[in-house]
Amino acid sequence: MDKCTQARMEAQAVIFKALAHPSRLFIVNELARRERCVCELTELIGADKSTVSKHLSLLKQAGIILDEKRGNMVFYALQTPCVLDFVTCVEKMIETRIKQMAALRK
Amino acid sequence: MDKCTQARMEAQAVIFKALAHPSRLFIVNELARRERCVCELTELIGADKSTVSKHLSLLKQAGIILDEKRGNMVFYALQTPCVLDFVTCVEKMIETRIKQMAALRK
DNA sequence: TGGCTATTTGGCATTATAGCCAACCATCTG
DNA sequence: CAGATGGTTGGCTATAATGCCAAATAGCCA
Repeated sequence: MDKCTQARMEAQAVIFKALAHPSRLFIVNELARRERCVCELTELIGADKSTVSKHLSLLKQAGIILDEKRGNMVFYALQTPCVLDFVTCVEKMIETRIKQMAALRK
Repeated sequence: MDKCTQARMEAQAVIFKALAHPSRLFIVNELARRERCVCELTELIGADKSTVSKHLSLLKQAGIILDEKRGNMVFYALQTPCVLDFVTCVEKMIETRIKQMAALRK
């Protein structure tokens, strides 16, 4: 693999890594509905707020979400709504796999 | 987050985790062109064959690729070509981000 | 200013991932 | 069957990711 390809693959991997966690996928799903502050997401996820904050920071760094401070709260929203397309695609993949597995058991 | 949602997020995360590695993304890209045996992929990636074999095994478990043994070689191919859709999408996201960063520097 | 709330950061322990080597298994060929 | 080739698996070490707590920061309001 040449250096250029390597760099491209690494850049892509950053996005996938950012999405490769249940809580972060949940955040993306929630933000798809509407923006949310950290406290709401923390409540929904049920983890420590520092943990949620770090998840958000990671998603932000990957360019998937953006933040906006209003008062003493920080609101997060989707930056690139096209991520939803592949969340949808992944859902389909999972369904297909479940069906395949069911078919194999017969 | 309720149990059902948690389970769905975890299932999705499996797919993203599988793609969250430069070599595995490279493999997906290569297999998008045509099927490949392990030896070819090993050659292209330039890692130990055991390493490549493990990457392939992970992608297979995630349902992204499938394998077929022919003679003493094993050929891998994409199982769910729709992954390409989001690889394309990710490419776009990266370009957008690069442009944004460039704009910010002005 | 002082206290309160919302969020981020640092630090640390736990766990998961990556990648190499060596050993093993399967298949082909002489 | 022996040897060669292609792949997988086990084991190990190094590195990265996760998640909690505690401490720090920022903005509100009295």
